[in-house]
Amino acid sequence: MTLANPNHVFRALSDPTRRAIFEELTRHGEQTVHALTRYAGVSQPAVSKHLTVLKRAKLVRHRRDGRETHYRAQADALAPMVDWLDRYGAFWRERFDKLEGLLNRMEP
Amino acid sequence: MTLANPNHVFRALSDPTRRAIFEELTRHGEQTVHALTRYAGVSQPAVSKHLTVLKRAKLVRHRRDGRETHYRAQADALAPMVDWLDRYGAFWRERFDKLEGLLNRMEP
DNA sequence: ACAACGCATAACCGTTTGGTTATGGTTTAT
DNA sequence: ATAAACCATAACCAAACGGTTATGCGTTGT
Repeated sequence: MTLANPNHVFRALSDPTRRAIFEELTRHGEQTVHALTRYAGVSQPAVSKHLTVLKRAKLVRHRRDGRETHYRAQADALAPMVDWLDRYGAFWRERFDKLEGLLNRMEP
Repeated sequence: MTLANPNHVFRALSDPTRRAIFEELTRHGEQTVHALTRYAGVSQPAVSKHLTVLKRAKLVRHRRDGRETHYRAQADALAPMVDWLDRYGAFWRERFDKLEGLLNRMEP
């Protein structure tokens, strides 16, 4: 899996509508643009553009099926953000390091 | 500690210059606006404005000392972002839950 | 065949953003 | 006392953003 530009990931998730779309896809799985439009509360073209931004960040993948396009969340594309938090979120890093140490000792 | 609006946190960290400032403060501790300006590669007013945005997200705190203002990173303000990742980063949550389970069993 | 649907793209628009230079207020140094 | 330093704010600007309506192309239903 090719890592997306961290910039794209942070940028994509800075918009609440885009986060809502990603959250919806995470909670309820693959959905069409039509379904997402009903959910998002903005026009269909707006949703399409948001999906383009999420695509650039590799946060969603799509699958064409006839006239429909199904989108699904690609959670592991969050890796750059997790990495960043791991490096710069001190309290978090501490907590995580402790846990990771444990895991490594138990699953070598 | 009052939690900042998640929107403000995501928004603040969506800009690479702002992330760089926050990273610098995390790595090398408290610094004046002057020092940050030399580091950031943009004008001093630009840095001041970035610091205002970071302040709004509670990601930095400041301390006046004569004519200088010292800023420092406030890493626990990243909590809303960590929470979000915990909820919507599936692979991550899974990994973390496993680790947390271990920790709880070992440190009750 | 043809009407309707699903989606992406184009064209457009007001607002926000990230940058600049200019200015002014407070504090320090000479 | 005066000059210089530090910082925030104001004023300004081009570009990016998030939204809209209009359009067009492929697909499906009748």
